[in-house]
Amino acid sequence: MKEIESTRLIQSIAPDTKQRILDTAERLFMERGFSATSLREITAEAKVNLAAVNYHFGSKEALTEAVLTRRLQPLNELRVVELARLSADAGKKGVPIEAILTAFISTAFDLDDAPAAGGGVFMRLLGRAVTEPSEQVKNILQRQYSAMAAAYKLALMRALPNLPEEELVWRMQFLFGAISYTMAGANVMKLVASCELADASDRQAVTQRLVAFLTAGLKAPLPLKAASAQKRRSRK
Amino acid sequence: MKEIESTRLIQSIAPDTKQRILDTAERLFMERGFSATSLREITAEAKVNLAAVNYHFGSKEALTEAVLTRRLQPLNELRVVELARLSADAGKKGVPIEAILTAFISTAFDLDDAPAAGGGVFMRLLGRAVTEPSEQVKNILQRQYSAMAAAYKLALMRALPNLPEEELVWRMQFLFGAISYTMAGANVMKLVASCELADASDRQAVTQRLVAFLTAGLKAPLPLKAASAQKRRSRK
DNA sequence: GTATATTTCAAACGATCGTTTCAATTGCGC
DNA sequence: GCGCAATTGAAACGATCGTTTGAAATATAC
Repeated sequence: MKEIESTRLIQSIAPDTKQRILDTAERLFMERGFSATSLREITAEAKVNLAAVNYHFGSKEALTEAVLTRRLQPLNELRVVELARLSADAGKKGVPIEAILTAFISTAFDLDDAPAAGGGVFMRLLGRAVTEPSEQVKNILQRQYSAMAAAYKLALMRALPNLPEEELVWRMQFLFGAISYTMAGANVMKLVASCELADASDRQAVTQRLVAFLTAGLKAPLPLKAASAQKRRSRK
Repeated sequence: MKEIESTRLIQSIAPDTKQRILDTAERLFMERGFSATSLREITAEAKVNLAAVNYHFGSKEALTEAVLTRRLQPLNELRVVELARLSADAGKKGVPIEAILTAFISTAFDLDDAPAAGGGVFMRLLGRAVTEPSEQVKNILQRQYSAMAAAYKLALMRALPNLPEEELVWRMQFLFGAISYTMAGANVMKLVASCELADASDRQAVTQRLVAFLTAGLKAPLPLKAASAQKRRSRK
């Protein structure tokens, strides 16, 4: 066991085994899901020996965690930093909703644009991972999202002082859903005739569309609570 | 091969093999995902012989399709019928956005409330299936969603005459994401301190919250297109 | 250059996968 | 009741799974 950082200098010639495994696993996990991807497929495509996964990572579970945290941890840390920077700039006025959402979304797209990030693979993987049933994946995501979500919740509470906390949490749930689903590229609308979402690669345009939609949703008037007292309508 | 409908009359005593397989597979697919659930687990929990799956359905793939279409096809047909009914009632004025969204969402919750539907299992399965990487699952969902999505797109176009079609399609994408994510019960917010979304079982309240959020999103002013001409900002 | 530690490799492990086989059992028409 | 089709049952099929092993190859330290 070691961790030679000097190899980074010559990685352009032949990326080391560990990185090739991570990159290939990331792509295959995205294409086929975690449990449907075998270590034999990963090692074959990465052109490394089958045993290399267990040697470098210990198990398939540990590889899964490494793939997820490698990019998610820096991403969420950057998100918190960006939000803190916005807060400092805004001073006492608080950060506008649009700026908060733009920071959250564009950090993800920026990471995805980085050439070292495999070109748009990770965000699609992440969008799918959020609905993964596996307990292991859920635990990883909870650990990775916790602090970041709390920071954004606080910022949104300041930007929406009249919105009850419970309602805000629900709306953040909807917000995460819309963003995750979009990042996953799960285009339910893709097949609806006459529209192709052809400009899905224009991240700035997608970000603007998302921000406009979600800002309006966050600012929406409260739903009527009148029916909440009576027992919910039983369908007939 | 046959299809004896009379067995339905005595199913309360011992539901037949096919139904037990479907119900158990639905639940296990929801809990663990499609590829992570084995036929041995399904048949063991359903208390039927291992070979029964291949006898009644032909293959695991066919079982997967049967589980998905059994409830999704009636659901989406009902969604279209409800929308048509709303359209007829509304006459030339067109159906309000809130009514369109409520029809879409509450039909799903109603199906989920039906005791025969396994008590809230299917919608969680469906919410996860929409991000499933498997080509087979994607094809099934596309087939099942196509007509319904087109009908709702048409209704929303009438309700939002000033919204460009391309923008509407994007917003429907966000809308599907928020709803699917919520139905999947993937509570990213669950762990954020001091809030538990404790009333997640109150479907009417959730529906109202979703409708309020999504209606505002659909009505949002158009994002500025000014930046669309220049090349998108490269991060630094 | 030799010794030591790290990494790669081919091969095999036991377990489990979806599927098939074929005999035993059941249910229904006559 | 008998005869036949539908269904269930136990067992096994070959394939593939994640993991382990121990030797060969490579890199590092002295």
